[in-house]
Amino acid sequence: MTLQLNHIKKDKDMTKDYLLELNPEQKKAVETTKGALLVLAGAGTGKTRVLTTRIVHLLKSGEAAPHQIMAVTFTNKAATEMKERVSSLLDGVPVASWWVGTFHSLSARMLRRHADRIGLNSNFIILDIDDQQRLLKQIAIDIGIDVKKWNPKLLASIIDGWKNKAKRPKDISFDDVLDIVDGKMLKIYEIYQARLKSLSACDFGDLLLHMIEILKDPKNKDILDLYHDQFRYMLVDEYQDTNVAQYLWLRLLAQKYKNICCVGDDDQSIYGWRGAEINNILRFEKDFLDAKIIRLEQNYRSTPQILQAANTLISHNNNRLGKELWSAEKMGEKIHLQNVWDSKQEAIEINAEIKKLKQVNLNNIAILVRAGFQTREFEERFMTTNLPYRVVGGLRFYERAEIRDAIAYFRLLIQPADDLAFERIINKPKRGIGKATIGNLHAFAKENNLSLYAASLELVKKQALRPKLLIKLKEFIDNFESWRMQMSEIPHSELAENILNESGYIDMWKSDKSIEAEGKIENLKELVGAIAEFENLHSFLEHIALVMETQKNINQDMVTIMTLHAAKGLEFDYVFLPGWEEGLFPNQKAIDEGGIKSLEEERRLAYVGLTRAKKKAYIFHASNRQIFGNWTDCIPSRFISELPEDLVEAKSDSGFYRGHKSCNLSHFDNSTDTNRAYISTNTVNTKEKTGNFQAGVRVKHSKFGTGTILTADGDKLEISFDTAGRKKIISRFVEIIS
DNA sequence: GTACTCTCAGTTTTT
DNA sequence: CTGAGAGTAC
Repeated sequence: MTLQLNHIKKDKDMTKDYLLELNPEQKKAVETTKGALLVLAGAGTGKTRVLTTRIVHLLKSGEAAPHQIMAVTFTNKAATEMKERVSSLLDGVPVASWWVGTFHSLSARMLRRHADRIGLNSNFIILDIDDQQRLLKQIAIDIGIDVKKWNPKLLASIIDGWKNKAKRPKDISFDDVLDIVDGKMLKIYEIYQARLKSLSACDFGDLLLHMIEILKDPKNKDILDLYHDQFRYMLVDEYQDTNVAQYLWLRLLAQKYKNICCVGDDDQSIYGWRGAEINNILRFEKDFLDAKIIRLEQNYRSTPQILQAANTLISHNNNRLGKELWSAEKMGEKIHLQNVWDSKQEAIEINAEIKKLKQVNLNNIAILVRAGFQTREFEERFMTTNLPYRVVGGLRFYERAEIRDAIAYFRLLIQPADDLAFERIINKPKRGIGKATIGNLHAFAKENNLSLYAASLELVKKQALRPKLLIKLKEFIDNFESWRMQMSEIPHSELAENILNESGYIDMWKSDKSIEAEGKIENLKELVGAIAEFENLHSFLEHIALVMETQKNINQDMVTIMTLHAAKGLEFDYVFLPGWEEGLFPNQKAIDEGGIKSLEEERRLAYVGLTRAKKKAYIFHASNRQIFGNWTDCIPSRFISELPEDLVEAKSDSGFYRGHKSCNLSHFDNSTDTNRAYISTNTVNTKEKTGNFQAGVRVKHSKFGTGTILTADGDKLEISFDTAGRKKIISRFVEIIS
């Protein structure tokens, strides 16, 4: 194969990406090291591009053909980008057959080939969280578990946790199940796995676990040999976020040639809750004995200000391998820190700051939030001001109810044994088949060891139902039989359209007069359009199970709103970080569950957020936030006080925000027409308690009040608060002015 | 079996 | 505050 390096795009950035980020020695190591290589590299040092460099070298030198390289990325999007980048650097590489993808998508691809070795139908469906939880709920109810106390979500997370650790039911020890779910958790797990098998289904964890099981079994040595022989080089991105199951999977496949190159940054490990094992990095040297380790500490992304702020922040973590990033980039602006009244104002202020960045392409601006619900406020604001935006993650296209319903129709068509799909759509649109009938169907199916679909077929044939019901059920079955006939005859997108029309599903939404109905019909049209881009319904369903994202409006200039987790690996010129408040970020629930370990993970998340910014980072914290409809006071995040003060430019609405000091309004009395507010200093975020002092302030009796008070120490305090008709004590964040 | 009302729990983060 | 699930009346 002759592949030429001079096919590098002339694009300046691309050249930079490829050449500048490694010094010659490192570049040589990355390109030519045989055996295990671990690249420990900080944010913005070009980790992902290390992988690209290596792949390009392997292909260019002819050391490996495309299909002999496996590259594992963290997201499917990253996989697509990697393919695009490599093929733009090298002409004539057939991208389609590449083994580039996430652990799950790669493993699914293998499992389809070898499912028969563990008695699994190779057409297995991949369950989404929704299916998984519904199934678990059924099981829990069946064996008499109080689903209110042990909700399916919790059950699912326990099973996921086990699967992340590569524990199958037989690997669960007594200690693991002590005290959880009335001691019945293991039983649930066992039944769950059995049900999955009878449904010809896998959940996400199974995609890896089944493959591990196959590869480990000496009976299947031929398969292991096959892949050992095929994958001469393996590369893994975001290695710090691999869990035990992924690690075992990787080790099984890499153990022969040990040509494995992992790239990661312990400071960016943010998936501990999903079983990510930082120990995988430490273990690496033990498992691959002469592993070479490269450290990359020069950051090519951010200004020195951003980088130093991030360095200082992360230095508060005790548990880290330790490194200090440096940058040769030119000096930029300080971190912008701003306090706002509430989340509504936060959106208004951020909108205003974005408007100020007139000459900046909106694609270079991002808002990174800690939790999904924070996006709502921004969406509402941007909608009214006509600022184009996209929300990444959040309510995903394929997770919408109408899309899931439609997909259930397709699933049932392809896999009649898919009871979960059957149950989802049997009465959508309404066919007069309710709880009672479904209960009967279940009983009949169980008795005769049939799927719900097969049971219906049988009952219709025997005419063993009430006349009205019989007609409806027959119609349902007949529809499916006729669609199945059409499968080989008409294009699949046309078939999909027929299904939605003939089933009455589209009509159901057309006759719905709610505001959302129109949008749902639009979504369904979009779905049919998306199907057309796939070879067949099978590959479409595989895509949605694993990818879950549609990439629309990708060419339009828009501000990106997403979670910090979703921002991993990305970069933007201007990054807005709202909601830096105790409880939200660091997240209280995380700390409650995981203590100091989780707090450090939250801090890494903050580090990830800051280091996404190339030119400027903006941090916001609100004084008040509505949680479940209740107003709650918010104290600035401790992470704010962990930033170096000289690199932060603080701004408040009043323009008097000084340093990081804050006070709380501890009493508020509006029983008379002039209000009296009592202030106590509680400088939580500077850790220096200056003692309580109280002082009164007179403010106008209005919904929102501001005022200035003179404290006993001679400090002037400016306060603002809302009365909202409340007489009780409210405490509010106030700013110090000197 | 359906349509309506009422109660109550839920907001981390995702392949 | 919202959405799911239970409870109630037809």
